[in-house]
Amino acid sequence: MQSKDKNTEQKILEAAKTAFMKYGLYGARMQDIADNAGINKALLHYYFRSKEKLFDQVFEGALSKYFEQMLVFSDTSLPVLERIFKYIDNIIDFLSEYPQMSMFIIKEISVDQEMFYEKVKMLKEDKGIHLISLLKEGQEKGEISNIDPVVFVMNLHSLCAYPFLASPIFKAIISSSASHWEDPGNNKLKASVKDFVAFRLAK
Amino acid sequence: MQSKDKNTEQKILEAAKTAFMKYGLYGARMQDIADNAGINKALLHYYFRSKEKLFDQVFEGALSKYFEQMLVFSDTSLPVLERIFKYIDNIIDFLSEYPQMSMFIIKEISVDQEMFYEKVKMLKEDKGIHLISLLKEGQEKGEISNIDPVVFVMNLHSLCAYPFLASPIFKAIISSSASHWEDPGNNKLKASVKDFVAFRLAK
DNA sequence: GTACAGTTTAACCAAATGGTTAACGCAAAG
DNA sequence: CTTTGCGTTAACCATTTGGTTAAACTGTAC
Repeated sequence: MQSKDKNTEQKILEAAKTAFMKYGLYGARMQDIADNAGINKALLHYYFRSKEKLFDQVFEGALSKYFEQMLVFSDTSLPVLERIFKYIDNIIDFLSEYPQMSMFIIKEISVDQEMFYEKVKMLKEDKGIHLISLLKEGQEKGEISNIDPVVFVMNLHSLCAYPFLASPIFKAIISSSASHWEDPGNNKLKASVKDFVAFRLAK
Repeated sequence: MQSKDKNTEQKILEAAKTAFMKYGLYGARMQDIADNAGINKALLHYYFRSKEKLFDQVFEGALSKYFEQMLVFSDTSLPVLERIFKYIDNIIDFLSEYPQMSMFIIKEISVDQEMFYEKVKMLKEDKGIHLISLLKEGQEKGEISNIDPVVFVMNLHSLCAYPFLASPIFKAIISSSASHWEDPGNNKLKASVKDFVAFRLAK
């Protein structure tokens, strides 16, 4: 029985993730989720009381995984630049596995900001990771240049995340420019981001 | 009468834009749009036959405005680098005015890619703008370095567009890092993008 | 004023939606 | 064998949804 529970709950979460990622909280349909999980609609409400509750679980899971990628920042055995390089690999591999993740998170935040503020606060206190403080620290130690940390963090995440967000656009635009685009393992992308970081943080 | 028509139609399009940008095609509600336009719901169907048709109009308008920003590329009186700098100013000013634009376009594309492919083809043939070909041209003339144009275009758009997409995230993260962020006129952002471009395209 | 066109509305409809209920199945416990 | 309790389902419900209809309104041309 226990195994059956887990299976059903997992199947629901899986189907819910797919649906919510694609259509968002309002756009996703409970019937769709039930169908894709291969179960009755009433079971959704048996396991998760309401659409909102189900959504919350999916969203929190996504956000949490996203934040997990930042654990490298706490690895004090590495110099700051190395940690950032590792983070770039992590985050790009992660987004490559869940390409709709950024979209999903951003989309839902734009609909309901309040919810997000609370959850970020929770997760950050939990994991205690701050790239910005890390940069300031590196600057004090003289390991990196004196750029504006906030602008840098923004640029860095832009370079990593946007290609996955906008991949449908790029596919269309590039194919219509008679160019083509292949980047197995996202190595070109990783290299170009690291190149940028090295350039910006060089003393 | 003519003016009244225009007014109503305009009010509807305005309200529809707001609703669709925030909730997407499926999430947006016709009643909401009617309310916000200050009219009866039936009028929506009088002016635009269906929800899809109304959405199409909004989406095409958005996409078209987006593409208009690329007209600088065709200004042969300027060297390639100058055109790109101007484009950066244009696109950032534009996104600053319509911060939900990228989100909206990307969101809907991820739901229905087919539709997008056709519309991009239409608009591009119409305006005939290709940054990638421009870069190749500049490389042949020896004006810019020999970077991979596709990677460069991706990086460039990442740096410009993502900050607006992710601004809710940044606000939350930055405020919880005891940092703060002000960038009137987006001048810091523009400067950092241009800095990146200059670095990448320098021979 | 009357006829006529385009514009606007209230009332309505069928379908879809999130959610509930009561009953059934079925394994484990007594 | 019966009871108990969780997992599951079909049938159902109230509300919301996009969409329609027929009548009312409004300004213009005759």
